Amino acid sequence: MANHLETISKTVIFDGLPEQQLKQIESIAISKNFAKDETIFLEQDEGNGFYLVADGLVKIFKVSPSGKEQILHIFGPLEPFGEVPVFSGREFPANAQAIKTSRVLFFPRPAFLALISAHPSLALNMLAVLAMRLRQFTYQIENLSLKEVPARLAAYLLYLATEQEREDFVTLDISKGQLASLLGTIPETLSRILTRMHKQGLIETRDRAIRFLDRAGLESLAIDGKKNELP
Amino acid sequence: MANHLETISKTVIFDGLPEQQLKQIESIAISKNFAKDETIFLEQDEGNGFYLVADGLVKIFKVSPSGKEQILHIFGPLEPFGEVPVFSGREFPANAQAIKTSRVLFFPRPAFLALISAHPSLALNMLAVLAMRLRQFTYQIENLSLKEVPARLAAYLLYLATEQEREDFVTLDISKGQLASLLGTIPETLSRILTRMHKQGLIETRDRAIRFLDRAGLESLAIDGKKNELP
DNA sequence: GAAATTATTTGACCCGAGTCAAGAGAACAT
DNA sequence: ATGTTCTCTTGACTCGGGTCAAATAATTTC
Repeated sequence: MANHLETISKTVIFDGLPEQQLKQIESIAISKNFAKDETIFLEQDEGNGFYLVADGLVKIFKVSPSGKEQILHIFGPLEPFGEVPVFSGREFPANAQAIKTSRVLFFPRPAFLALISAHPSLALNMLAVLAMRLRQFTYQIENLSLKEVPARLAAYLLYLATEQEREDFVTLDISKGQLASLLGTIPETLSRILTRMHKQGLIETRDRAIRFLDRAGLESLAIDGKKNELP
Repeated sequence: MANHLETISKTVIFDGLPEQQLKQIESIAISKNFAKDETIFLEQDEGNGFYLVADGLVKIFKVSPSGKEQILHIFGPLEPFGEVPVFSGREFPANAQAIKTSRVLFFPRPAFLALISAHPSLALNMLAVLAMRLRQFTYQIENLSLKEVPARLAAYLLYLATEQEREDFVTLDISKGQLASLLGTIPETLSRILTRMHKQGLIETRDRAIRFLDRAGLESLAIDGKKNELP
């Protein structure tokens, strides 16, 4: 992903635009590099533009006063982030940090808004992106509030399998500590639950590789949320 | 709020549009009435349009298999809802139900999309609405994951006070059961916490009226999230 | 306005998951 | 390879908050 134009042209936001306009978009993009663990922005920062991952991996997260972290999103290549302040004004609602060495493209707000006025289909693309985000947050709130950690983990593993187009085997792309934070728990709890799921014959793990031994079991665990049910 | 045109003209989505276009918008709106507790849509329903509350109160919520409910939003007059499927396709991500007798305006997707093409500023208004929603979900996830119920309640009460433009007195506009569901807990727990907060000298309650006896205490409770901290 | 339904509160109990502490591996640097 | 650091795992313990059950208050219905 060395070429900016190529990255831009493959991104949902800029989908369907003629080459002429893609070049125009490229001209307003600013490429920035971030080392692993480097902060991209903080939640109190004024958001005067949004970003697009060109290469690497970026997490969007909140931190409690006591230091517990909740990851909201993890974005990889071609995914935009930090759009909220572009349209609602004010600061970023959360923090962004590179979890791998990353290269991102930055689109300054004024130039991007001008582009939107010139090319209204950009607005519809962006609306689709924000709507998808809302849908995803809806699931996340449902998971946090209505499901227990094992169910959230099962749902995530099944999602990862879809993502990786595998039937019964996934490879975590993030550390278990980060996965805990994404699931709204802590590493100790995640570790214990992985052990328990192994003992229950659901999965088999070796480092970041996880094999599903009982996909149906995982699916019902993911859906049930809590193990009550049935009269 | 008897007049549709008046409702439409006051809504953020249609803000800044000339009367001519507002009338055009009114012409595509369909008014619907819902009794208290009546379902407006379910999360599996295909979303072929979005809604605007003209009068009443509507909740957007998820339900777990075991029946626990999590409210995502409560919308009153002039607030739009159900926009996600308009832009991302597919079904509604959550359920909508009237919690008071309500009148809502429905905007069919095709007609609305046509309007957007004709008036691009509509798209920017809608982007602002969705961005604000994302921001709000961010807070909700932070609250659910990183704060305990007392902190969530304190934050909500302070928010309500701002909303109602009162310094140290609020009136709940929803039942305590619904409030529990909004805060991601159950009525029993909410009840106990209200009692505890009273014993701690933070608040005084009588039915749906709540007086703040120690606003500073509420504020630090709302921010701290958990009562750890301090070296 | 009395019965009936619904909302709220309180008590006893339990369990999921967090905290604290310690070890075991794995990765990295020198 | 060897110490250093970071990640992951395991144990013992605690606690927030959910479940179940029952009493009380508030609202609605006829």
